[in-house]
Amino acid sequence: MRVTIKDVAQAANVSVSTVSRVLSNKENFFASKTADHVRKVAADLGYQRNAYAADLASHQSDVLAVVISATKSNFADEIIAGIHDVATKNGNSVMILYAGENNPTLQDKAIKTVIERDVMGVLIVALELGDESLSSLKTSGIPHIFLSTAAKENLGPFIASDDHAIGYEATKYLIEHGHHKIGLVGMDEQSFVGTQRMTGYREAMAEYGLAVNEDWLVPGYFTFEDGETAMAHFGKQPEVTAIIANSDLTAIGVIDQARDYGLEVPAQLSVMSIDGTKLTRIFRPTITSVTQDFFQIGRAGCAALLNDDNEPIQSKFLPIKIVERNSTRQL
Amino acid sequence: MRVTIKDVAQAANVSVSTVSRVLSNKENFFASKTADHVRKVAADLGYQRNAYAADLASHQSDVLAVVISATKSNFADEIIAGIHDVATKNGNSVMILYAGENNPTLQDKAIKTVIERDVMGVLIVALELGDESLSSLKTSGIPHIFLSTAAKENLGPFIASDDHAIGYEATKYLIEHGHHKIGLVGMDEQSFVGTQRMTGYREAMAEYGLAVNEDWLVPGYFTFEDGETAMAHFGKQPEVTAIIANSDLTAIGVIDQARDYGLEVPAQLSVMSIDGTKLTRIFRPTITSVTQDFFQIGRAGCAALLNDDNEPIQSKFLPIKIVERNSTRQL
DNA sequence: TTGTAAGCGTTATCAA
DNA sequence: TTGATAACGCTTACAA
Repeated sequence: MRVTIKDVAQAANVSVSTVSRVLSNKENFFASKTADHVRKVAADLGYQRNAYAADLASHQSDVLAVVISATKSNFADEIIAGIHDVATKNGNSVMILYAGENNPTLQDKAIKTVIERDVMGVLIVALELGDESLSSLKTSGIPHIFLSTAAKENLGPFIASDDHAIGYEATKYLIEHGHHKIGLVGMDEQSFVGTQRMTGYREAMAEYGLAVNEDWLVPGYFTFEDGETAMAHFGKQPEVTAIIANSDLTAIGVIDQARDYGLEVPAQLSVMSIDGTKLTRIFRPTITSVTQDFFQIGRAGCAALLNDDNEPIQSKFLPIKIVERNSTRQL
Repeated sequence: MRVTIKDVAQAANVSVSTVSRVLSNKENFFASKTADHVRKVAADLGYQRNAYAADLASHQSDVLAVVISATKSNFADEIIAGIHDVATKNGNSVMILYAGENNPTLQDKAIKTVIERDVMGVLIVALELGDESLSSLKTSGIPHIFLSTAAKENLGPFIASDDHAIGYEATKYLIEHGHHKIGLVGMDEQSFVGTQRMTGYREAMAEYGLAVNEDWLVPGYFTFEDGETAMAHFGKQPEVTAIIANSDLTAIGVIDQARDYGLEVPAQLSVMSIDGTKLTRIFRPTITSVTQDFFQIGRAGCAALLNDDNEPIQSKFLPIKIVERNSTRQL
């Protein structure tokens, strides 16, 4: 049996309340002399606090939960790093729960876990929650925020990039570099993210008076394989002169397949990616991208959750930027 | 205030123990009629169980903790997927805790968290724990296992690849393909993993009567940048004809830098990586690798922890294999 | 098959 | 500044 606060109290000849106060650092509620003694005894006995009991009694936990989709994309690490950056400084623990990909069962399970553990807040990363999970999260009253999934108003507060702007800016960039026939690859038409980006794309094309051939839009789910498949769809003599890929990985799929067709990137085809993770810098050619600041998304999300004035959390978009690298060229 | 078991009991006109038994499915200890009623009432009231209270009372949790280094390498995802694969089937929750990189403070914090929460088991992934963390984990009595970090005997049970064999096999493969001057890049000489791989390398070289130039051994920490730096060290006219890189990312760094020097891979330089994650397949040239089965490491580790016969956990190595791709050639 | 009541290891209230 | 003692929400003997 583990050493409890009671054992410590006994050994130190004080009451459990005193031990509790000392060990949880309720300043100004004990003599520093007693404190030293208690702490020593606790250490000697190898006391480890039981967080469950403490949380139960105090009705508060210091745990932040991150629910994350096991996405095939790779930006999650940066978001998590950002979350840790502020959580650590604030003394919070963070636990991460994977929720699979489009897997309602796993999602429900993850959400159930966080509710049952009554964590102090939930960060939902790159995940569009099912109705059931969402509503139980809402009724639980646990503060939560969506990261990197801006969504319809009623979904809840979010911090993300503006996906409409992403689609728009990428397209505009290519148009201004002389491209008129632009493919859009790997978008999930069912998702808010995907539709937003597509709308942005169409808007930019329209703004420049460019017609869109529906054949240029090849759906998918952010994967490498989606890129390959899409490029196969365009074929060895693609009509498009430039392609926007829905993720860095998808862009790589496009480029690899293009290369297999003997097409040079960017000489014969420009490819641009969305995300701008490290992959864009290690791959050759380096990949021009719409870069999102995932680290800051993580930081801001965590900060918003921790911010304890009881105003509701403000949703917001963080800036994106276009980083030119070597996979695109002026036509 | 949340709905508790007590509220349900009251509303359903039964005792709390009955509710408890029904809701935690203690078969054969209640009438199915009562059960249906209780469940309905619970659902109507929106009851959510409090896992802390339950764990506290029952002294057992269904949570597995994964403590993982925020490594710059990228195999962790596969291990985690493997862990989830068996944990999910077994009905366990898994929480992931990041422990930074060579960051004793964060490690201690993570270990402290798992001990305080008295999880049912801990999987330590790609992490060589500091002495303090390790000993508190040991005295806590919580079952734990090291994944992908085979280590000195007294460290604890592990499931991993045999790093000595990795170094040996990679070297042997290159030697048998005609290479006599072989670089070894990105090894952390302080770590067990690194030293094991280096020993394997030396052993293979010796076995074939090949001399080792100490200049061919360039240390590092698995990163892309380590690969670049190491290649810069070898220069535009490298003495070595082949390089073994400590991770896929490191191999990419080597290849990128070689390319910047105008060296063709594999025509002028063969490069082989250790790990064999997806990166080796999406990068061009595809990278010949010593491939580890990370998914199985995750699965086996989780299974070992869950296996409740009270025999101690058996350490073991999982097989590795060499997968030929396009970054190496016969000399 | 169900209920009563004693914990589980803390914190929090109140009195001393 | 400290100590009793009642929670917290659940599980689990033991009794009925």
